[in-house]
Amino acid sequence: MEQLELLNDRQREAVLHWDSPLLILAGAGSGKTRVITTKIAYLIAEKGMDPRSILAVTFTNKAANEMKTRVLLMIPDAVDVMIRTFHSFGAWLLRRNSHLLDLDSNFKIYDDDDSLALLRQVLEKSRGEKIARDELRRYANYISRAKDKNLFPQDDLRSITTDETFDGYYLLYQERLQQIGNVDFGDLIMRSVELLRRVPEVKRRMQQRFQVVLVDEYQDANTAQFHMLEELHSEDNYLCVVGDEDQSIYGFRGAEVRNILDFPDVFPNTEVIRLEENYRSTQSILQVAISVVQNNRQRLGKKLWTQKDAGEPVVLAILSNENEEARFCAEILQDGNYERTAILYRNNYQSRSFETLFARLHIPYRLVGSLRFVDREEVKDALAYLSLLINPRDEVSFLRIVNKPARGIGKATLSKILQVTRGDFLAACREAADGLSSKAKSGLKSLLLALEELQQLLVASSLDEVIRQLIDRTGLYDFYANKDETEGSTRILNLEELVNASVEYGGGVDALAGLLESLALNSSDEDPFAGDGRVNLITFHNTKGLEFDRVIITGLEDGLFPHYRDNVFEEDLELEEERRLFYVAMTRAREQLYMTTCQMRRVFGIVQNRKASRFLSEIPSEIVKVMTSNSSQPTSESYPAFYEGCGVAHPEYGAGTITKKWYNGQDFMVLVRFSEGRTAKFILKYSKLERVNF
DNA sequence: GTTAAAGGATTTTTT
DNA sequence: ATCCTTTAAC
Repeated sequence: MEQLELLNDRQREAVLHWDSPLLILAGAGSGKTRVITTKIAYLIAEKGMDPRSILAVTFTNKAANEMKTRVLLMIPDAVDVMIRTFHSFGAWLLRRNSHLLDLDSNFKIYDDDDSLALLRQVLEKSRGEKIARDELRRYANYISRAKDKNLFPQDDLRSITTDETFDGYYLLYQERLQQIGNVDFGDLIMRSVELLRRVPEVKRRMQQRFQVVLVDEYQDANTAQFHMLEELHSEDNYLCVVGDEDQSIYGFRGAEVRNILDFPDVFPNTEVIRLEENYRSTQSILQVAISVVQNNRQRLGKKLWTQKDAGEPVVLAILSNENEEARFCAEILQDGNYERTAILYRNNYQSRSFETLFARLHIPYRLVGSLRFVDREEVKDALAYLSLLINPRDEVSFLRIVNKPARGIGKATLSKILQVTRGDFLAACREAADGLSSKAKSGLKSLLLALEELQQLLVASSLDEVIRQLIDRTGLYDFYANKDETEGSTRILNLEELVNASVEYGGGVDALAGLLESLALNSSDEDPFAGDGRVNLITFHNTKGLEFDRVIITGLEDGLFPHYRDNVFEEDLELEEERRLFYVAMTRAREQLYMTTCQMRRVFGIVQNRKASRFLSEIPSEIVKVMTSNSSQPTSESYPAFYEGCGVAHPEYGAGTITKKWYNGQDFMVLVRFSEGRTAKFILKYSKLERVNF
């Protein structure tokens, strides 16, 4: 197979390895995806394996899709290889065995919002009082962590929390979920493990079908996922995991670095192969990245190296505030190489200063994975109606839409309905309708009528037609169309987008279940691989598995990154995870790496003094080029550009002229007379003034 | 039961 | 600074 020729010795060894379990420790940029895809191709082409007998598991849909594409390029036959995320594999397994766990085969996957809503219902009913959101979120988080650890309500939950009321709440939640017949994210893994353990026949079938199990990004596997692999593995099949302990960044959601560290102990006769040659980054970038990550203690240790040249030096820019940070990025982007560049930040909200400036300067940008399509209010509304068509017991969906748009069904009416319900909420509505006020009654009737019509349409027509009718018949269209103009029209557009997305699914209940699953599991809709001329704005976490020619890591300030609350790390482990996150961010860069830190930043609307990130002190000063506001080329021009008599514009006050400029010993000040007549004084550095020519 | 005003909380990171 | 929830008024 000619692809083998393209590999280095280590990589080829990993591809050819067979018989015992294999752990590939693959450093950043060491060609890990190439190794996995080539291995799959090799197994099919050279070893004559049936594509159906190969299972490859990843963590993100992005990774799964890329893997699939690359395998297909090598081997067209590979369409039958099962390449999925852990969660999507779990959904597949549970759906075809749903009867064994008393689930509806068209179960809906509750996202975090839905779970929270259900938990609220359950807890408020149990305690008979309103529950504060904080408390609710804490319990929801406990439930997620318990499921990450494969712990059921009956298990010993002391490793999750010492709060003894939690056990009961978890049990109530889980029972309610079971009654409804739906699952949440955690269940996709935990209940799959349950299925494999409880029904030996299913386990045997899976072990026989999947002769090869490959796992990517194994450092991010949680305990439940580990158990899932354990159940899928047998003496007769082949298990191979790939990962990098230095890139484990999902501890907060249950990832266990120990999984990868302990792999050789858990699976006897494991062979370990290290991939240490980096093909992505320049010498300079790699050097900086290594200088930081080597301060971690939780490592197996690798010696990453590259044949590449030193390349451009890594740049650290010390800037005054977040607006200047955005300007610094804009300067770099002046060469127009937008799509080759990524701007990285720790927290989603940090994207705002970039968005504001880029919109003004007409720099096209792509915001990766922030406001997700399925999280939009109007989309969730439509999906709730759809979910109810499949499952009238879906409490969360029912409560969401019963009075949205408003139909005169308020608290009083709702409690009457809830009193007579025995699970099926639509039946309960019919039952309760007679004893209601005429307003509530007619509102309820119109809702039921619309749902009945849609149910008939669902079996008779294509999905896009159902959704089109749904938006109209339920009143969602009018509801959003009557909102203020710009907001209403984007919401309508999103609803239309949902119609478009459904076209390829055909019709019927199964198709609908398929659409809902795909929307639940493929939540990030932006494709970062699409080279469409936009600069990428993206969180550190979201860059996993991606690479860019040019990377700007922003907000390198203590508290922001490493991120912490109350100025303290509870454990060193958290700090180490942050450090790994830095390492991941840096190793995304192929040719040029910039880092920025601000001396001041607006947080909660208040300007704060900031300290540089402690990680920066781990980098030897001779391997970075430091720029400051005053000496750096990109920003030095900003101030001379503002002189007495020149025209300026302010986002709130409009156009004006500088009437006076002076230096107060610390900052440049300007006095501006606006065309509206008012006069205002600004500290130039912090003002939102822009130069304009009249 | 709906809408408007005021007050309070918010900022990790995601399948 | 902005978003969300609670409260007050229609």
